[in-house]
Amino acid sequence: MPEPPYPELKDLHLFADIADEHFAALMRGAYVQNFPPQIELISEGDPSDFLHVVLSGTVELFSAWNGRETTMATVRPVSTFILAASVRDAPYLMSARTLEKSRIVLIPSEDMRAVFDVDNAFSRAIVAELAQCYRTVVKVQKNLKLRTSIERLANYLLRQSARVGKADEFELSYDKRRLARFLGMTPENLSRSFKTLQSYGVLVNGSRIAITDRDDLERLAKPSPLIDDYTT
Amino acid sequence: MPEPPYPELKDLHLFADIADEHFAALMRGAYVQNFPPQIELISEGDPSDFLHVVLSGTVELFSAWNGRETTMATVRPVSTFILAASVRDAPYLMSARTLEKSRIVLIPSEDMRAVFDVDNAFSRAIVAELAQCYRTVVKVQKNLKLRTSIERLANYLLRQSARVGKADEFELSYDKRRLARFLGMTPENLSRSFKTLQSYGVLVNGSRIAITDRDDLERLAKPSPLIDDYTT
DNA sequence: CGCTATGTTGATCCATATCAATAAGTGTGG
DNA sequence: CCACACTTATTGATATGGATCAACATAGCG
Repeated sequence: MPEPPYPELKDLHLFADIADEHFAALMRGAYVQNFPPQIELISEGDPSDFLHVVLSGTVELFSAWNGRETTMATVRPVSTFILAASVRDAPYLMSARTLEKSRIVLIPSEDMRAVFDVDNAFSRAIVAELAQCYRTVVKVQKNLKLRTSIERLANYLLRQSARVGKADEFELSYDKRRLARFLGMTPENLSRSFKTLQSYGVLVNGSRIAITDRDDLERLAKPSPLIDDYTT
Repeated sequence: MPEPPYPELKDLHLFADIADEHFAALMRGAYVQNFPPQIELISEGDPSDFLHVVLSGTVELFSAWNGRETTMATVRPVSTFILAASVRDAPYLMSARTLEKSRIVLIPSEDMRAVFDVDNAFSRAIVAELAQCYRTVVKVQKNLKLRTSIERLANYLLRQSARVGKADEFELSYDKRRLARFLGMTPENLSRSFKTLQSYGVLVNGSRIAITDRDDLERLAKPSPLIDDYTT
């Protein structure tokens, strides 16, 4: 296990200002692993032994209860997940599975907490990251409680469009089945919602989306920075 | 404005280990205020000028969009709210109003961030607090996406019972109208849900709840520590 | 005491889930 | 390269959870 320092990790603001020696200490216990698609990396309820960082690929965070399952979030490179469980040394609240072939760094939570105790730049970075995560979940919750499924879909499309530079045409970044669960609806309903949106300036062709009348779509979606802007 | 150090604040783990001088610095700019019920303390979208701490009373966090409104959380003494917005210097995502006569400490966010930069015990405490908040919202989201409204109510009753020492009889801690919105349903529906729960060992008399058959209620509610335990 | 809030109940409507059938890909092995 | 299985997407029919609307009851409260 000869471990290079994974230069990608330094791209994360989480590790940007950490002291070199502390970063090295973290890397000593860390290892990288390649996973095929559809591998369950962690299960909710398990002890949080590792902080995970996605270097490439996609990871889905999901939860189940009483036979039902729902998608909570999707993690794309380069970002961490289950940071909160790691810092609190508490069980994972969500399960994680790879959606595609993925490269994941595993950093022992214990090491992370040790460095967090001595490196103040690191602990401040964790604060920033956690505050960001928190605000994102709050936005997701507002989205769920205040909007109908069609409104959620309309806003999702506008957000995706914004992610690719306000382009009017783009590909859905994952399959409709998962998109449906993420938006809190069934796949069947997502299909129908797409149809409904045709009258509001949205063209769908497989996973290719074209926004033909942005004003119309926005009139329906009524996007709000306090719900749809995941950057602040 | 002669400011005593509000000894209650030291009860908060957030301020437990902070250096005395830094705590004093925070208190210099802070002030306490008494509010009558139904006062809107902050509005979503406003800049986060103050970190708020509830000393007594109750505060409701709520959000609105497109004419709809929903309760996001209820804050009881002694706890902070809108910490995430304060540390990120970002707009509030939720509005807050007093539900009863309340005593609130207001700490300038700027001061808070300044102390947070120099006091590592404080920044670590913020990490713990934010991680806790994050995990709570995730649980709320799982509750919303994975359960029907009756299941949410059943679990809410079990949680309330647990809060008062597993007692089989207790008072609802706020009015049914708000409880309904908090659980993501309408007041009318809450009424009917209570009726449904009568067949599962729940007696309702005004705001007084009696659990007459806990096993039966738990069979319906299927409580899970990964959703219903707000302490971990 | 009325007045106004809040809570309950009933009737109806609507959004969304479920069930079922079909279609369209997608990948595998012969 | 095609046949086959298998998954994913769509469409229709129906069921149901929950919302809405309306009427009424009840309870605080000045």
